[in-house]
Amino acid sequence: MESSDIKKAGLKVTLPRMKILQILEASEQRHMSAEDIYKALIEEGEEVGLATVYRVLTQFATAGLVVRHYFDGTSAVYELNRGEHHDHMVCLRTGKVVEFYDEIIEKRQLELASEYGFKIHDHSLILYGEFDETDE
Amino acid sequence: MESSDIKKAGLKVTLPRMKILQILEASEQRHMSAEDIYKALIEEGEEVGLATVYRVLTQFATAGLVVRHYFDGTSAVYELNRGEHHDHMVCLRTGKVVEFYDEIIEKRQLELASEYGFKIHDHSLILYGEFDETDE
DNA sequence: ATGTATGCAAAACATTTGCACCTGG
DNA sequence: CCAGGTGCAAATGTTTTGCATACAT
Repeated sequence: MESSDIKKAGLKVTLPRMKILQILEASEQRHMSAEDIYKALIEEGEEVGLATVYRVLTQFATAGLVVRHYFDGTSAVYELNRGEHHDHMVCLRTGKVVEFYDEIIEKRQLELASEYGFKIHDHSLILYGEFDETDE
Repeated sequence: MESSDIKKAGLKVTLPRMKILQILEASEQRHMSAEDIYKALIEEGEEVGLATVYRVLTQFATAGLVVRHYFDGTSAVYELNRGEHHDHMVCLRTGKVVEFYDEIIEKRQLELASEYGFKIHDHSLILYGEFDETDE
């Protein structure tokens, strides 16, 4: 359990916060919107406000417990920060998201930043397209 | 003049559309939000509705005349499609945006997609950070 | 003429905030 | 006990839409 993580972030270990972490851990879709998480909470019979979900996710993101992504312009999605950075392929047909990591791209980004006199805090690489229709 | 481009996109050549293209050409900040463009139009004394700006930008994006980016979660920005694809470095301090292109990264993306059985339609690479404070 | 475009106001979303009440340490 | 957290409703900011009017071809 990582109520310890919540504490480490300087936040009180409350029910909504623990539940939200649990949902992010348990969900097979690793990338969820605030609304997705809210619905999951409601389905579990939890009495949490949507505003709380947003507040908690923002706090978690600031604390580094979760990572926020903007795959499309309409809403943010959140995933648990499992420590290993990665980028994403997003299927425009099914919405499926696959994570990948590439050393060459990572290194090249640093080289480019250095060339431009730029210090990278963070980056976002998203490939939009579609997976072979061998499955769904 | 590229009223021809508007026509090629199957759109009527109207004043708002031409004005919006002009602004995107003329502006020294190559990346503008719908609101930015709307304000620029008003300053020029044009009578254009904000809704029209949104509609036209969406049509232009669909037609490939402009490219839409989501640098932050709060609003989309648009830039003229000048034909050469590039990615972006965004300064978190000043908002400055610098474009770059790297053959190695581009190629590597294709290789990775191929490995994953993924066909790339489009991609977005954004580096967030800050430029050296030698200037502003 | 006539199908498209436009402007305006209203609607639709995603997200944030104010405030009175609740709760964890 | 009491600072911090929560729920609710209202506010905010961005983008979309319905509709009556205006315009390009």
